[in-house]
Amino acid sequence: MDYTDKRQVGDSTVLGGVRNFDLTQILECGQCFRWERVSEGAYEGIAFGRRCRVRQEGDTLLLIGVTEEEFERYWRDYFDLGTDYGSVKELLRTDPVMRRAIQYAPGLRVLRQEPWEALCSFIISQNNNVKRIRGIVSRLCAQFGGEIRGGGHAFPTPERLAVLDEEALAPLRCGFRARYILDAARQAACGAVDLDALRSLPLEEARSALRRIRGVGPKVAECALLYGLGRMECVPVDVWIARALDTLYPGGFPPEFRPVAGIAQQYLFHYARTCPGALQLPAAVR
DNA sequence: AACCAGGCGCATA
DNA sequence: TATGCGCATGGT
Repeated sequence: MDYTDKRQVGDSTVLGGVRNFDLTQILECGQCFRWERVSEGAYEGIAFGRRCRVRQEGDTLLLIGVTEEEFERYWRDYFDLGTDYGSVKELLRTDPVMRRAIQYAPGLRVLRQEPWEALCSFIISQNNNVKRIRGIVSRLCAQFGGEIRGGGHAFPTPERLAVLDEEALAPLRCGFRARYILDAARQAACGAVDLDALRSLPLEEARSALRRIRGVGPKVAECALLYGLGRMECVPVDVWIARALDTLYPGGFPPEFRPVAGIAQQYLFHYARTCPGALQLPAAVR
């Protein structure tokens, strides 16, 4: 567990002794698309049809407008605060490359997002950039998501999207991805793909179930599993990870990474993408 | 004005 | 199994 104490103050929850946690690293590393920075170290976002304002001050984390009950029900798991990232990092740091990637962003964590939102968001992400992904997701929610308390919109349900057609999605300007979104929504809505059931399905079965959705290939399926279904052993291989594996792990990740390989992937992705020269490391450091 | 962006489907060999 | 191409859109 990565905090030592918790109390409710007014309508907010305050965590103390927070470790291995940096809001900016977590929310701006390209794993989620609905959080906005409202000031230094403070973000606002929506998940589970609820709004959350969160601010970090050192090892204190304030969840504003979140009761203790809501924290326990939703946000503790969302931020994966029950996991001790200290021991995850200890395992990964036995590797010299991973040691650097972790040192670069020691407060990074993999969020446990809602399955449908993760699947849909990463369908949108293909051959796209983060800024435009955020724009499309934002329009998707504003157009079709239910209004929530305190303003803003929930992520639209599969059922809501399943009854639409490509023309209705035109305002999103998501291009060729419109039909993919619709197929995913329809399959999720009718139960052809039971997203919640994928949490406990054997990995290969979960993968093949997701791949039956048009527009869901190996990478998007892996994203849905890692970010949406809490399968931390899953490794989405995008262009950055492919390059990083090529130069830094030509033989693939060490086998001992396996249970948390998806977390290793996240450290490496962020490092490779945002640290200049990360991929030109001389072979000597390995 | 080409090229790129957290890929994928499809055709071809 | 393995490549190569087109794909909507918007930013350099």
